[in-house]
Amino acid sequence: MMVKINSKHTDQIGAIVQFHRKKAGLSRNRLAMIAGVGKTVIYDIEHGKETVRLITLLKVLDALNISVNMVSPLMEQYEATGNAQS
Amino acid sequence: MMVKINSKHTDQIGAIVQFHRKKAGLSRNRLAMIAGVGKTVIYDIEHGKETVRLITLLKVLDALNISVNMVSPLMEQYEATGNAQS
DNA sequence: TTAAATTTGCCGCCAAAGCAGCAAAAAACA
DNA sequence: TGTTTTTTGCTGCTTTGGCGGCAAATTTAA
Repeated sequence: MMVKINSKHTDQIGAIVQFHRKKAGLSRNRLAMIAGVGKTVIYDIEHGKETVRLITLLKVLDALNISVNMVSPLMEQYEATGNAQS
Repeated sequence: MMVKINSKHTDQIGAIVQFHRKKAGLSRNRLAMIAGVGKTVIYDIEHGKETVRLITLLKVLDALNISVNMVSPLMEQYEATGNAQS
């Protein structure tokens, strides 16, 4: 199961983060500490802030065990060019 | 085919963007205009800048027809809570 | 109930993201 | 070849994201 994100549909990110945080039984402070970011950013993300930094969001998603995938029709061709990835 | 991104593996984003841009026959200026961002940011992304804003990266990925998916074991449960998505 | 502890919400300051602009490099055309 | 056009690389400036800190709200425990 997965949720698609694009520049016109970022609104779900906040709800997804909050859902996962609650399920993990974490407060924003705790999650912020685990992710290594400030607590304000958790609040901001959950309130739909689109201007968070990529690395900041990824740290939070990592802490919540949410993975991010990039998909495209040309991606197979891209990988054939010899760009390693786990 | 897809590429996983997390806070410790952001290095591929730059290469992916450049590959797709070149395949589309676009210069950085053109891509920047299409995506509605500054050209400097395209340069930055292709050089592995992790601190770009989420919305900025998503605009660029949109312009290149690259989709971003969020996946987790709890995502099915999340979607069952009634959060619409296309 | 009241008190203590935790969590949430938000404000002001500082560091830095993103922009325009320009020079160097590369590509296209003569 | 030289000339024009396009693209790239980078810098300085302006705007703003993210931080700590604190008050309000909520939760937990007496």
